[in-house]
Amino acid sequence: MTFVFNERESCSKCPIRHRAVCARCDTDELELLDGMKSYQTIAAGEPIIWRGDELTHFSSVVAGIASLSRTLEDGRIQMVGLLLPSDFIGRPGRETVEFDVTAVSDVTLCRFERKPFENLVEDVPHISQRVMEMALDELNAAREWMVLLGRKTAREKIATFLDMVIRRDTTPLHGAGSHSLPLTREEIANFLGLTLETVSRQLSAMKKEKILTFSDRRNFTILDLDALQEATGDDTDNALIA
Amino acid sequence: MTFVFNERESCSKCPIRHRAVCARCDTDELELLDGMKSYQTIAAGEPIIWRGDELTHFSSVVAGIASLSRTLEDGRIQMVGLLLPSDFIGRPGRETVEFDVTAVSDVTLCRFERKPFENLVEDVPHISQRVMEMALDELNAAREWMVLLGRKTAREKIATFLDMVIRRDTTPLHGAGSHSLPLTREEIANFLGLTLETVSRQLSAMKKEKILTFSDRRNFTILDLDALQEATGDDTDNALIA
DNA sequence: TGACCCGTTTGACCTAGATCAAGGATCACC
DNA sequence: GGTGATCCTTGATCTAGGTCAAACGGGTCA
Repeated sequence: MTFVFNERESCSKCPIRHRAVCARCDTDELELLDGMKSYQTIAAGEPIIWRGDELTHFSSVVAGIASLSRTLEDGRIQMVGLLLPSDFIGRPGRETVEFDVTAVSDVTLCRFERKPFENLVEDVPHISQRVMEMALDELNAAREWMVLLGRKTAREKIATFLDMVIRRDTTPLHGAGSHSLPLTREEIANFLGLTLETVSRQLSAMKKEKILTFSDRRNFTILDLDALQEATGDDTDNALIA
Repeated sequence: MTFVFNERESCSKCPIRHRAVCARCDTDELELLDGMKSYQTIAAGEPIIWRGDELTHFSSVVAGIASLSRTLEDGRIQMVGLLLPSDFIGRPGRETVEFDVTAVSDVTLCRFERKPFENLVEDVPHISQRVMEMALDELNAAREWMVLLGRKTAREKIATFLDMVIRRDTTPLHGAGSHSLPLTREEIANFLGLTLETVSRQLSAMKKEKILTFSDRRNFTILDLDALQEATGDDTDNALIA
């Protein structure tokens, strides 16, 4: 892929062209977006926006991974979503942000200024239709996660998380069922509503049970996919986060 | 209010006209919906749709309360949302339902057949824009709830729940801070990711602390709103489920 | 009026996962 | 190739909330 994140690059060649907020747009509509966009890069670990900040731009994640999270008054953190390439940041119609957005890895955003983009939402049905679709998908994912947070055991949470990681992992270079965790143990804990110790212990237990192996902290291979899916606690038909 | 739920009644007089999926529609567009709608009533406790069922109709809750929930293989239940008047059921673009929908009280639905309504979503921007808005609002609410489920203590969960109930309770007859719980202890437990015993104990504790009193199982009055909000665990600015 | 049923409360006990604490491993940078 | 810094693992202990069990209204129905 030779796309460079430069305003002169055409949207039509963008890697997320067919999945992002612009997915339904035809050539003319795409040209409008093309003229509005700008790119921004954020280094791993850096904040992108804080809860309560004024939303100056809407953006799509083009590359990298970001997290959405909330911190309670005493410092407890709950992650409420992972933003992968093509995911959208910002709620048309609101001026501030409701959750902290942080770059988990180096992140590249494709940004649009708020007012002009809100005008597009009003004027270009393909945009509002796409935002609608994406919001409804996210809503389903959020509700699946509510079930996990409210009712699953630590082991079920970990199994569900790993199952989600391997379902989403489309990187084809990983041969033969090898995958890479996008998060540290602490981040996984904040995503699953656990402590990092519990995450570590559950992973060790699954290692001992030969459900998976780690080649290093981040990279693992599933040895027994059936056992993993059995351990998720989900009702037979496991239609998980798409 | 003398609106009777009969197909001959005009949408323009509907009690949820300005909040539901039709909120942005102008007179002409409303007429389209008017010709498509039908009403359905479900008795308290009855299922409305099960997870996996084919979605034959989209609907709006016109009166009553319904719940969205999921059951794990061994029977654990997690509620993932409450559907109040004007809330929408169904995901345009999908053929099956992802969660169980159950009538908590007697419920009246305003229904539209799937295909015709999906055509409207394509052709009438005011519809997709409104569904987008509603989905984004729900998404925020779901994420707030994820924080509660993942990180709050039993006491904080109960306080947050009560705070939500009194914020949403617009019934004006309840004079002087008196409110009514829409759910049984068990339903509250399934909503908060707790057991019914813990819900009962926490309510008793707050009663003992003079934060609230119950006139009967369902009806309570908040005596110390500051203490209640203090107990939610939320960061100062508590922008909760709208 | 009494028997029953449902939702609820309260008590006694137990356990999954948190907390506290002490090392290991791996990486980056000099 | 040594020295922090970061991330991770593992052990010992503690506790919030779950589980099990009994009993308490308050409603309904005969």
